[in-house]
Amino acid sequence: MKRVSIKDVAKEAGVSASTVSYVLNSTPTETISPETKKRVMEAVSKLGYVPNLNARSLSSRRSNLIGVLIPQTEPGKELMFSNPFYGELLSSIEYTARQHGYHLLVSGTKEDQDYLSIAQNRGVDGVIIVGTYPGENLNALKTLGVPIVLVDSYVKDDFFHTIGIEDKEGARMATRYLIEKGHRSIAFVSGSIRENGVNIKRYQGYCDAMREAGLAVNEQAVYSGTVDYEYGMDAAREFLARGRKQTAAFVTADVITMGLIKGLQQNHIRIPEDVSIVSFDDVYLARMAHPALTTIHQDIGEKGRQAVQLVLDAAKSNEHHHTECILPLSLVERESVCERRDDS
Amino acid sequence: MKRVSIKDVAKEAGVSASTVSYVLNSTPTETISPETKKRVMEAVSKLGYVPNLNARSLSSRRSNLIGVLIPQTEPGKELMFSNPFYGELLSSIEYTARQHGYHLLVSGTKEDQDYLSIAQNRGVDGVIIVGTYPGENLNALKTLGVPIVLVDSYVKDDFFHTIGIEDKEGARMATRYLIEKGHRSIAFVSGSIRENGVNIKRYQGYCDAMREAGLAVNEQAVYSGTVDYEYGMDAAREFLARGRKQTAAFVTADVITMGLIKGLQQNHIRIPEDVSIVSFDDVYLARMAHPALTTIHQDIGEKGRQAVQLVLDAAKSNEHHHTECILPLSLVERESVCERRDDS
DNA sequence: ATAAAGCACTTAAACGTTTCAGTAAATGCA
DNA sequence: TGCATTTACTGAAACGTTTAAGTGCTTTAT
Repeated sequence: MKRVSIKDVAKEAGVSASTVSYVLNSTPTETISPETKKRVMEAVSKLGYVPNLNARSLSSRRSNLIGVLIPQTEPGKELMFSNPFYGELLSSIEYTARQHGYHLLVSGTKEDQDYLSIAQNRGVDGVIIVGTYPGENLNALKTLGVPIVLVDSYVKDDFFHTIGIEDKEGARMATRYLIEKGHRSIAFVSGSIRENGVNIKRYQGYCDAMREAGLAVNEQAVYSGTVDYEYGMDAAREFLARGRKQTAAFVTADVITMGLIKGLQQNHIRIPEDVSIVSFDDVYLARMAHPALTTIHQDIGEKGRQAVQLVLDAAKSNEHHHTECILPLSLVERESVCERRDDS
Repeated sequence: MKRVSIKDVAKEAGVSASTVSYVLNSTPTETISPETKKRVMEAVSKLGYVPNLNARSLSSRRSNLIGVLIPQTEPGKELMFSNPFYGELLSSIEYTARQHGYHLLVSGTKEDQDYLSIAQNRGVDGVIIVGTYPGENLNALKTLGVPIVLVDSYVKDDFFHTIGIEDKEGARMATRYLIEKGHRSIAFVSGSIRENGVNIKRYQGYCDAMREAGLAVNEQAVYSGTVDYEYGMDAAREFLARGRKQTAAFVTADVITMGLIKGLQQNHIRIPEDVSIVSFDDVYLARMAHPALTTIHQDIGEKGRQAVQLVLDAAKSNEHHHTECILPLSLVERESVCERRDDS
């Protein structure tokens, strides 16, 4: 049951442990003869040797590990996989990392301990932080000495690399689309509008589009809560309570939209005939909705790929040049929007 | 930028490194005076010391790391987060592991390399494997010397711990419910029926219920494909192609059901009036569907919690007693089933 | 009074790698 | 031919911990 170590391989191949190491890592500065290389490789496969990555990390101070911090529903609670967006993103991150020979350490964002224990302790080579992150902790992260990529965050700090989308423009696009369909009174429904978060930008885009069309932004048309199905239901109730004033809504997340639609339908409000909706994200859910969601499409897979790429590039080149990556958006038309009818 | 190590703490507190280690790990066999303990703790917080977990793992041969293997859509492809079930399960596993001070190493199931690189290399303390796993590789896993928990797998091997649900009984319950509602011709729609997988059991449960009611199991009523939305749509097409023979269906996964419903509705088949459906899993999606799904509810959170508990318990006690945990199911009635009408 | 036991530590080896510095032999160049 | 360089390795320190085995000192038991 004893683990086979590099020394066992060395003995088997009749060379020193360092030679084995050089062969396995194909260190460019070191020259090894083809025959030795072959003997070592044979010994490796004969003994079924697999290097101990902990020892490697300890010695070489790189771990081939990327820390991924995912938002939680609440501090100390579960990860936010109730929003499929995060699952899809993680899937892409994992896939890309795996292709580069990296493993993923996954944890929640919202705990003081976590960034500490995950990044500092394990010696990750880089960190990908999804969504907003408590401000004070961000500064602590700087001392880690590893590259950090912020996904969907508007923190202005050249220390971090960022990857995001054109949130403001996307929201503007969505709202303008509704306006073009003849809607004049348009609700804005979003998750919590927090500092450096995407929803501020999306709200700005919404306001811009309204203003450009000469329409007033009514405070009563703005709904904000948590990013989940339940809040969508709540928003529907609130919509009723506030007197059902709008004929359309721009919602900043597909999950919320799902709840909103359900809540409205339960009250015999038809989508899109009575209320048209443009959503945001285009998670795979969007297609399943009834009606299927007209929504701002973002390439979640690409986001994950770029995030990994950014973190790995930064880990390689040790000079610190801040990079910023913004992915484009598009509107996909499905079934949740129709022309405003004159009698509404 | 130099990392502060245990030696720095030792120097600061005026003790040896081992004393610091004993204090930090509060090793039960070792006695440390309260004053020393205090001095050490002060030095730790003064210097901001955080132990290097790689070094710890190397020395103590435990890593506080759990490997989690999630199915992929295809070998070499992304993780199966298109089925929200896995996201919800991972969320629960991560949360529980975190509470126990463990981190998660997440990777895909379907690659030869992966179990190797993830488990063997990093020295994880245990592995949680979700879903079925290629048989040959399972045997390789045994040599790792760490506990392995199989989630939702019917591999008969006392080496592994298992956690699952009453798949057969759940399927029987679902089918019987449809029979009680007056349906005589009931389709069975599932993901791929593979060896040791859950779908075999669910198929058996379906057959049992039919037989008990004196109904024949018609081969033409059985649909099997992949576990995703797209297959649901395909199944709807196939249902039409086969002549629309059944008035009800038992579907073994909510995601498939979502696609099936969509596909049927596109062909103006009403749910539940024309076709009643009982689904399986009760992911949060189920509530969002239109109509909301009547489905076999399983406690995904509990499944994750138990999986972690099992793996940690096994890691602690080194005697190897195989444990098996089966969680109960229940049927939750929502909107996708109605009494069979006489004219159908 | 003396051996045994307990207390509060310290020493040093070990975990499995990487990598710098070194070495002996082979080759290149004048 | 002689010296410098290259080639192909090896030795040993280092990475930061844990932990078995020891070391004095103090207390308890006989």
